[in-house]
Amino acid sequence: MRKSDAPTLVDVAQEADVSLKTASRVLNNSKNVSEEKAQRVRKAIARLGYRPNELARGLKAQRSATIGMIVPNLSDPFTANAVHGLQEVARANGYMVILASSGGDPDVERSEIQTLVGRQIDGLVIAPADGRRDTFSDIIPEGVHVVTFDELIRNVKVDSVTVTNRRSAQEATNHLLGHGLRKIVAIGARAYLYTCKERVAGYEASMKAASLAPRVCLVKHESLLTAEWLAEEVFRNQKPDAILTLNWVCTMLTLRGLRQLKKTAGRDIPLFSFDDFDLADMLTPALSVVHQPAEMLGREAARLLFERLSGKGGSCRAIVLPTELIIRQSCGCHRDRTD
Amino acid sequence: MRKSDAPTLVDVAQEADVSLKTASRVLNNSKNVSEEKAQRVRKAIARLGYRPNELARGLKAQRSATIGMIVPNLSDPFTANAVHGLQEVARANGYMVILASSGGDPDVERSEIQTLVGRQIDGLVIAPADGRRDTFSDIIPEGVHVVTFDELIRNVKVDSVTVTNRRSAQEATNHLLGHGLRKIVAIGARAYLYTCKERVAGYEASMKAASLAPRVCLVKHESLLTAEWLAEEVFRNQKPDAILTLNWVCTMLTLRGLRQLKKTAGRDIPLFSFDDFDLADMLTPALSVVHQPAEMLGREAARLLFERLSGKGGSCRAIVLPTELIIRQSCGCHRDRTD
DNA sequence: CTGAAAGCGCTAACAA
DNA sequence: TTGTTAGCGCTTTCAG
Repeated sequence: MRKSDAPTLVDVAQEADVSLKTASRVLNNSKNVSEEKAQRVRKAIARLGYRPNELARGLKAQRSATIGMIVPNLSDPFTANAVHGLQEVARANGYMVILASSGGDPDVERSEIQTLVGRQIDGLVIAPADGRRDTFSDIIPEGVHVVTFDELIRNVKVDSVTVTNRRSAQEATNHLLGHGLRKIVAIGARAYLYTCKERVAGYEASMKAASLAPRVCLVKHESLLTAEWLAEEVFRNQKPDAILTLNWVCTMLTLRGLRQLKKTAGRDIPLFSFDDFDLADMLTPALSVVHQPAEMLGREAARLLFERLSGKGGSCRAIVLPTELIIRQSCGCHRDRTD
Repeated sequence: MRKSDAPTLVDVAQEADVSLKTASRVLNNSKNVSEEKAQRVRKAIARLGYRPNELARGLKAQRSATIGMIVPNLSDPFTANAVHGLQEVARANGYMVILASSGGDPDVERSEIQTLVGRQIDGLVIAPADGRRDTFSDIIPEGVHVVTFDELIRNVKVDSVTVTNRRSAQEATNHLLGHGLRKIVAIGARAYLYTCKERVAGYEASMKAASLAPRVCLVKHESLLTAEWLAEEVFRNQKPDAILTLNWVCTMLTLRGLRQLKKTAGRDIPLFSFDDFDLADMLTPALSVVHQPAEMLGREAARLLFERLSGKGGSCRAIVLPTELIIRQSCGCHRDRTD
């Protein structure tokens, strides 16, 4: 079928009346080919509409010119943008990217990695589903470089790209504190995630520095973050002065939940949120957020990977990108300004 | 490097003390292998941590168990969700998906397709950058099945998955008309896109049915949709009563532009928008939108593709999925309800 | 039931 | 500068 119509390099060589190797040389623009034969080959290639079979090439060269990326959830705009950035750089380097989602499940993640490895990917960018321990290094062959993305894995030495989670959380909390807010509650999910832990740590540091008792309300899984949960866990006993949400999904759900409770985020209770998103500035009041450079994160991850792929050695590198506090109104400020 | 540590099927066969072919048989659970040898092979596989090389397998079998997807812009939530849906189905079928973005540029699109084809993809799902004419069939080998996604291509017979663009636009317009709004203007971009044309057609049909003059304001490219453009093109001469935005990006930009002009969408001027997105319901007033089943679109595209891949013939099919009018407040309604 | 041998399309030693 | 000859890791006739 495909076979029938796809010319191979042998066909090209025949058509150009040269040897297979000469054709191959032209294809890879190696030196040592007379211009005349090169011409003939190029013409033959054009005439036949020949396209090299990358599978065959990869089989021989032990590489696929493909990298894998595993993310927990592609629907999260943060992730989508990061993928976009990664892909751009990959394309510029002549690589393609195979995308896989783990849904935040380490088992799925593991199985996806195995599939990817079977596809002979040359590198892997992964946002680990669980950073508490190494759940996959054992199935990654030597020679396949790994970059972790957005998360770190305990006790594992691989290149990584993250943001200043702790400091951002601290700054956001400080900002809230600066408004005279005292009973600030942090809302997040999946306590075991690196990002969650770091952000909680930053929040707690800030609270403690102000001699205040931190209050951290975490759900095991995002699906548990409902209006009922908010009413029960956050509002029941001690009414908070302000809320800090620790990631995009939690922000969404908190916003929705609050509305069900007839409260408006930012008006009835000040709110600062992790992760910026389109139209966060169009809400009323406009949401104050920690903006993460998602696309840049993706690009940096790719950059690290391609440096390794091009043979660069050295100890592993941890890139930490700065976030940006975008102060709008939901924190209690009344004019737009950017810190 | 990788080579050194990766056991091959030959190693497995040796370890199990059977022939290569027997090992291969076990790997593909073919019949005709004595249970005893099968056991030996399976043990050897486990012991060695053997993983089949899909590249080699694909080379032989003329397939890669990989499909390609080309989208204009991954950052669009509609697209991200569709990719997610596609990927899920692909995974369930043992396929992986290579993602590429065209940025809406047919040349980039073409070059990405060529790369994908070189990678021996078994199928391609594509949201064409330009549906006015066929810009790529010539480079797709027979045997690689194509499904177009969100768009149709003039005069090309391939499977497709789209939504009821025309009818949705018509219904949205009718709804606005039902509020007594008369001077409704449609705002969109890239007149040549199938989705744009269809939506415009639906809008116009609705206006004409009401004996009203349609007014369509289109920008060549989204980047041109600024507050200045709105002031000049939409508001200068004839003040519209209401706005219908024709896709997600245009909705974003119109919302922002309006604010710059000190107008609030839905309050100062009723607005109905194409494409739902997270928090559209949290805006004030909440946005009335045409909701597209993005993830389902992705899933259906995958389904069509896999039907073809599993040998199903027949003439090409055009799946058209219904959208849902989600009536919130920006259209002029004052209570949430869903049509 | 099993195995030897011939490739899939390409690249790379090694000669000529 | 060229071409011949082996494979990469796997599947698959086709004999045993």
